[in-house]
Amino acid sequence: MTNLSDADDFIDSEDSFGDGDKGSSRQSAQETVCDNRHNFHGSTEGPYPSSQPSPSQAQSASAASPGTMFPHRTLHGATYPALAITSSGHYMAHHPVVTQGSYNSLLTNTSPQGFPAPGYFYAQPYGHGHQGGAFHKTSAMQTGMVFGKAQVYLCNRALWLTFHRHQTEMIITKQGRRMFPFLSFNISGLDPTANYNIFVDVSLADPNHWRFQGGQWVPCGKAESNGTGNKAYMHPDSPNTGAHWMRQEISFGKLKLANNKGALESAGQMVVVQSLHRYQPRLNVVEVHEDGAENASQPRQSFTFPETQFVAVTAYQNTDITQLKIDHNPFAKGFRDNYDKIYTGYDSDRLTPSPSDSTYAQFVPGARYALANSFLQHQFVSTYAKSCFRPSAGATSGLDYNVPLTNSMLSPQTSEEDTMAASPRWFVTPTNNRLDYASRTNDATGNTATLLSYATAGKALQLSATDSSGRALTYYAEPTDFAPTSPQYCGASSPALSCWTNGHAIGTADFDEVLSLSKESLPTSVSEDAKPQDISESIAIPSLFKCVYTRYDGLSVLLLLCLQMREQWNKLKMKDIHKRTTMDISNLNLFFNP
DNA sequence: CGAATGGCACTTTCATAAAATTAA
DNA sequence: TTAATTTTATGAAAGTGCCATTCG
Repeated sequence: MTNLSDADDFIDSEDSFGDGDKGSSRQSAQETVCDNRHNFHGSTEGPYPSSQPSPSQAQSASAASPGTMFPHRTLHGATYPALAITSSGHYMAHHPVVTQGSYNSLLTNTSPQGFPAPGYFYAQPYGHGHQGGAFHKTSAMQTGMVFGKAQVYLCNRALWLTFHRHQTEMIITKQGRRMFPFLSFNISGLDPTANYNIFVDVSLADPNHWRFQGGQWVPCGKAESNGTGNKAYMHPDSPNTGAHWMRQEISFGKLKLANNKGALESAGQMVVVQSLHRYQPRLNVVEVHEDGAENASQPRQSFTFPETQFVAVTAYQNTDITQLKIDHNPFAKGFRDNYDKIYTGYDSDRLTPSPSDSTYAQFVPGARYALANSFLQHQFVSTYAKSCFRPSAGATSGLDYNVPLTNSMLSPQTSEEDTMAASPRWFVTPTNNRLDYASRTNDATGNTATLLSYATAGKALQLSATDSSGRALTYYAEPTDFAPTSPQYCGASSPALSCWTNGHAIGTADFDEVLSLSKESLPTSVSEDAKPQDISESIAIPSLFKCVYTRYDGLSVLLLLCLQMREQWNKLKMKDIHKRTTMDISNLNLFFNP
């Protein structure tokens, strides 16, 4: 019988990946495991101060017994890994360390150079110090820009943690079954112009075969070490530029897990695993040449999030996991016994504040407008958004909006257990979520416009302004994905910003085109009565704006919003804009020429 | 006996066509 | 009125967990 301590020893093996090719001439790759740092800048204090028992400790004391596989027991006896919390409210894996291998070898798992086999991913101790991974020297350096090691954020970490508390299980079938939760990441720090392949591979997290017995997962013999079939899933967008990868969430929602019988014909879409074995997914970033060949001069970067570990099963073993799946997976909605209730209010008896939580984080492209409000308010508002929205002293209406941010997932000083306990507070009444902000700005020519306020209406950016003659103007802007009149187009492949006022559409802007513009190609101001063609001519890209109406001066707002968005593009990914439906326009100037 | 499988009812996703809206 | 565009409607395909049955 192997207990966790044994597993710890096993995983401590220096040969982290069982790679027999260590001495090869390949450039080193970089392996990252989330550490205890809780912010981007490398603070060493995690969310579990030493003076407080971590969730894992608490759970271990109360529930875990030798030989059990309770997820909060960490390897090395450390507290649960506190992942870096960044200003965007995500959790980040970083500081790569060396590993090796190639994607091709992963596909077949037969090459002696394939780096997951026969080792185990869980090689890096939690909270290990900064490894000072190789600083990438890319072509961008030649232009004076420097792109270091990538930083990866697990977008739906809260949901993963919820499952992880009960030891995540993933169903596997012959045809392949999607993961839920699925892996979804944001990445930064790539060279926007370089090409990358991004893929996930899965490897045994420990050397055990497991069995669910007496309400617990217990080791039951040794793992079958030599599973056949794919162990990696290449993201379908691969290869693509760093700009592409950094622009939006990288989701692996279509990754399927299959058992090793009959799944081979679907190679490429399936990851083959074995039932009752525990696995650890890992994200890999590989720079490639334009022809798709791996750039051997650049190190591979790998990122491991321990909370994404799962046990492969052919049928759910733990009823808690089953309930979580039903609560959070929209496809399982039919099995919810109190469907109406959970869609109209929070049910504190449930395991999670379903459904307006991470469920929809999992389905951002298809999130329905009707659910967008509550979904947006508590799940995706980040510290960035907070920094952008500074409620005035009297703007108490914004407090509800902020409470869940400061008391749950976004607080670096808050323990994971506190996060769970605070979940009910994620629910925010869709009405008092207005944040007011006053600002007076001046443009270069001395024209003055006053931003009376902007607010989130739960779905759209509301911009109220007066022009220099005191006329009140109110505009709304939102990503097309959340256009209320066309929910079925949620998840459109071509994101756009829609802008309207008084119920009238003003126009839309294609973000890809906005991004392709140079700052110099855009006018610094537009006339109040500018016509679309005026704008188009001035920016020389006629298709930039598809204006529905021409008689509204809101076109200028749209243009300026796009200008602002382009400026902030590297900070705010499109998905983030979707999630938050807010953005920092505090320095947005409105120019109306009377 | 425990694990694996396949059918079932229910749900979401996606593609397409039809209908509605708007500008010229 | 016409053409272009947007919105709405529809159905097929695919993704869920449940459960009875089969397999080893």
